[in-house]
Amino acid sequence: MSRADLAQNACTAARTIELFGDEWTLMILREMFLGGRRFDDLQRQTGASPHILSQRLKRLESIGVLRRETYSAHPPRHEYRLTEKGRDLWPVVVSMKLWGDKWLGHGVTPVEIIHKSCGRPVIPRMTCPDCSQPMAAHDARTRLSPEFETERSAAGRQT
Amino acid sequence: MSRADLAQNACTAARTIELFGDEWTLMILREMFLGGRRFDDLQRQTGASPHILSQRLKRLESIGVLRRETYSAHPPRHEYRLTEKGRDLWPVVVSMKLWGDKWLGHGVTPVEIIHKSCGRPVIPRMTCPDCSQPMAAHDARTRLSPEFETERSAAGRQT
DNA sequence: CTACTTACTTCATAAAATGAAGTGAGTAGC
DNA sequence: GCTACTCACTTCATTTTATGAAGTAAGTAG
Repeated sequence: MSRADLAQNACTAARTIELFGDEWTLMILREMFLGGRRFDDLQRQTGASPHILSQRLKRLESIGVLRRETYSAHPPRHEYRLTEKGRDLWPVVVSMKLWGDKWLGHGVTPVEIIHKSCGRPVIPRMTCPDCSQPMAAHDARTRLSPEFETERSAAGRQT
Repeated sequence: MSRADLAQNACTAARTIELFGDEWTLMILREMFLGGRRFDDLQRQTGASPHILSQRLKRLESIGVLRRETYSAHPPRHEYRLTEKGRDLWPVVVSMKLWGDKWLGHGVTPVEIIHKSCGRPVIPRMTCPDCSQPMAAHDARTRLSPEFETERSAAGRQT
């Protein structure tokens, strides 16, 4: 199976992983949530080579998570901005940051998330929209749709 | 900059991306949250080649997010299980799934998340622990630690 | 004793990333 | 009007990594 085949997968998680599941794409998203806008900035802060950065930005643009905008015609200057579709990836990047803070951080938090309406640094958490309780892996079970069940039990079969 | 250099980055998000920011690692985690335990299952459901799967599992074991356990000595059979460190990655995978449901799903949800205590299918969301309001990108701003600021402004400079 | 299962490893080939260098449009200073 | 510099990339040779097919080893089932 190649990367592209994940796109055929019924699982929306798999299809999302196919789109954003690579080091540089995730680093670009992280940087954009920190406010990075210009090619140069993104290159310096992510450490990606210009070649890779260029490729990834084109890809992200084609997916529709960011827009390339010209903010100066003379000299020709561009900036990349997240669309709503892109800003919706915030929980993905934040979840990775929070995991890193907890398990790799040695007690140091390089980036604090300030809730604008509170004004305080907070650690956002996943909660149940019904009962408002925090949710973790052990609080949840999954139910697969019949079609997805079928796809999964067929997986790997040759006939 | 190579992948390994991200480990030196002060940003915990970057370091987490270095560990889990690849297609197959994320697919393995997704599959394990769906209940996948055995090599064979993981191979079929993720579509990874045995070579890659073997590599990634060793890596994930060395990071400590999963354990390889022998559940039968005769015949020799193993299963892989997430540790607490691994289960803590749940929000990462769930966030990707939710983004996929919203932006790629065409209204179909292949996997429902059931909150055990509610018994109902729910869409978990990121909330502020202080004011219990849902949080998205536009509700938050970031504050960088002085050390991290310094690292960032030094980035890309040659001297 | 043959076929089959699980859990991998090995290997030749193909694809992708890296690092360095180069390009082109334009500005800034002298 | 020449040199240096910035931004936003592209090109290219080399290295790294992934892919797909095949093979291995330990054991069970008939």
